[in-house]
Amino acid sequence: METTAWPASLPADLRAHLPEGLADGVFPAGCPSRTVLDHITSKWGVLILLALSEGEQRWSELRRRAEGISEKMLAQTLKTLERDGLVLRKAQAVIPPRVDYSLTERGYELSGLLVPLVTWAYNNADEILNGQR
Amino acid sequence: METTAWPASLPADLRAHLPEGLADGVFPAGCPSRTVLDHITSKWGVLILLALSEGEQRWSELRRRAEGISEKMLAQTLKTLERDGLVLRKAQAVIPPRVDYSLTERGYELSGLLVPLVTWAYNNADEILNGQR
DNA sequence: TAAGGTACTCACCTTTTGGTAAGTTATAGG
DNA sequence: CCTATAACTTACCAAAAGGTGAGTACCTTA
Repeated sequence: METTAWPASLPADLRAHLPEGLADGVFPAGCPSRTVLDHITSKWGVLILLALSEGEQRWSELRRRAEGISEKMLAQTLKTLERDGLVLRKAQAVIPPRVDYSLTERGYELSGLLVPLVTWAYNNADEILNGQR
Repeated sequence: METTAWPASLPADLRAHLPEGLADGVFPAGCPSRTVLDHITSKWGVLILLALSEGEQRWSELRRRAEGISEKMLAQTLKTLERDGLVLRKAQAVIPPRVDYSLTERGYELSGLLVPLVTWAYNNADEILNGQR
């Protein structure tokens, strides 16, 4: 019996490799990385991170870009990402208020990995969804 | 005022780039890529895709690897991924049943993007979660 | 005086997600 | 004949995620 499921046409060394702790493709149930992964792969998390990958933006700008997000969810998502040290919040004490959001260095690092994923989803979405009877 | 939020130390050409349709970092609300993204970034989707990135596996093996998953969720997640053409299901008509799951070529492509993301989450999880007062 | 702009929070309710436990199938082994 | 096995499905319930609409603060402009 085969021990691998890779398409024969793909050389084995094209396989991306998991780190030691995930050697057999498992996250232990209580693993902190599951929490982090949940934050960044949350419904709106990806979208906000992506929007911010284009540069610093204000609250209202983010709202517009993440089309369909509610104010509640925007606030919640930004708070989580800020706590995680991925997003930087700069508030100015002016009236009306002005708050600028941007990616931290860590957030930038992450968005570099998210962009290819999202691009892939964007490019493959139609084929994936149409190929279903 | 600054038009970019990138750390000054990072040259602009290191920025990953979004495709045309996402030029301003937005998914239109009804965009099919949002659906696809929801599937693959679902709580268990990433984990299953990741487990399968190590090769063909049986139902019970997957259950063990995605620690904490319920049978219901495993079935549901696999069904979605199969419908999306990311996972291949090979059932043998024997008793007791034997079913092998593997990644399709498309699924393999995707897992190549997921692995760096998950590796990053794994490596940064402790720092992220500890840096919170 | 009144309305508008910005960045929120809050309370309430609905929808979605996920877990639990039981049932199913057909055969092989004791 | 009873039990175990693998890969499920189903019904029911709890929890979490998410939406809605209102409220708030303070100043500016009409």
